[in-house]
Amino acid sequence: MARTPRNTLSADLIVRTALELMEAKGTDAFSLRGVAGELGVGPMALYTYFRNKDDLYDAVRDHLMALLPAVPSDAPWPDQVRTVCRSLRLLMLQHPCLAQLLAGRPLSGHETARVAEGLLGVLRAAGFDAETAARTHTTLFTYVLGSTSWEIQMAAERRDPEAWRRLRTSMESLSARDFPSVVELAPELARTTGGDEQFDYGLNLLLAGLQVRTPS
Amino acid sequence: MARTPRNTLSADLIVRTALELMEAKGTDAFSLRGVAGELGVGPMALYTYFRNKDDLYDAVRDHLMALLPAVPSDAPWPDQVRTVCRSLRLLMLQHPCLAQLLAGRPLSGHETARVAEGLLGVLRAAGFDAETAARTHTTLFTYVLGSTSWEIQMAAERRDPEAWRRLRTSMESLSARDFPSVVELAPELARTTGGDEQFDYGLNLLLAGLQVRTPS
DNA sequence: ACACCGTACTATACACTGTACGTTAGGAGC
DNA sequence: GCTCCTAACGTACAGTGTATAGTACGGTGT
Repeated sequence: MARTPRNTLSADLIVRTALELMEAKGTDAFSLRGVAGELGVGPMALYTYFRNKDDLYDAVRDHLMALLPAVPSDAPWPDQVRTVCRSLRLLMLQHPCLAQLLAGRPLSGHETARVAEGLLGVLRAAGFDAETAARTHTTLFTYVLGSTSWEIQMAAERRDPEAWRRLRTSMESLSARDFPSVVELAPELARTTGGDEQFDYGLNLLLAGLQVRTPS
Repeated sequence: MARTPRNTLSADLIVRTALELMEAKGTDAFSLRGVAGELGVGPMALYTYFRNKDDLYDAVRDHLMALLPAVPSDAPWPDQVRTVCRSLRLLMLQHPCLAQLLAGRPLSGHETARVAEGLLGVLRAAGFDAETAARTHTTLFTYVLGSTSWEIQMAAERRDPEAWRRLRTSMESLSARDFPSVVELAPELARTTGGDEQFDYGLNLLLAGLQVRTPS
């Protein structure tokens, strides 16, 4: 029987091809059978390296997290925070599947911890007490996650002409009497959704609020 | 042939039983065949009322959005904003499936527009220009979405003893040398994740940053 | 009263999914 | 050369969403 030679697989190889498939065909179209086929291997071969699909998801997430650069050490802390948040957003934009990988699963894995360490270290060094540092970390993280996921979602919607058309007509069917602000600001909302400016706007709000309570 | 009498179904009835199933068995375990079975009807019967599964998702989302209370009109605008954000979070906590329904699909539907209208109206009335109002709306919305989704996700994780145990041991396996801040703040992070206080902390940061640039 | 037609629902089928189970063959160590 | 371990196999199952075609019922026009 034409059996593939042994030890051609490895956890890392599986993770890399899984990532390729997710980015090529979209996170939803990803399947274990797909990556197994790509590797010229039966679906069950993957279970030697991963306990189940979620386990593979976690591995891919950690693989992507490893790409995040380290925090620059020679800058005022607000700039450091900005850099961390921006690079996480950038990574999510470059790998849209990361949004779903981060949203649907808890955080675990060394690379994920490394990212948390960077941000927490900056906040502690800035002089925030334990509780404030923890709360700020969670706030910043969820802001980046939420706003970037939304941005990716909207961008995907815009690329699908059918969905985009339906969204437009749904918007235009709104009565200007019942929804004056939405109708008035619809162009503005469409124009400002996504993009560096929108992201930085919210990030700056958070940082401005944070600097008010800066420990001396 | 024992055929169910006609017109026993309706879009609204389907939406309500779909919602029931989502909340009873979890959003992931939800299936068209499940709700069809619950209604004593073949799976394809649903396609008379909804074009596909996503269409049904949208309808459920709008159904839930209708439960949001109106914005109180007699309060300073920061309090109004706080109220809107808090009630959206509360609704998401009461109906955990809403998080996934909001994250994965674009916004459309009258009830969803109503919510946007409330927040945008408050911001316009407070004197913000069009661009700032639009940007602020997006920022607040994505913050609420991101932080509450995260909260729900973590709460679900905590209820699954197996996943929770693995998360703990994964945390404890981190070297205090490589991840000093994470290790030090782990209890603080676990303690402060979720809850009204954490949500309000981030919301207050945003509002504080916003009030700095309040138009006199 | 009766034929008709649109529509609400059914039946069947297809191409998938993740994964449990039992089997087999390749390489390492004796 | 033999044994053992395990990586990869094949098969099977219980699901999924939905395309397609068929069927019976309710309301309408004559």
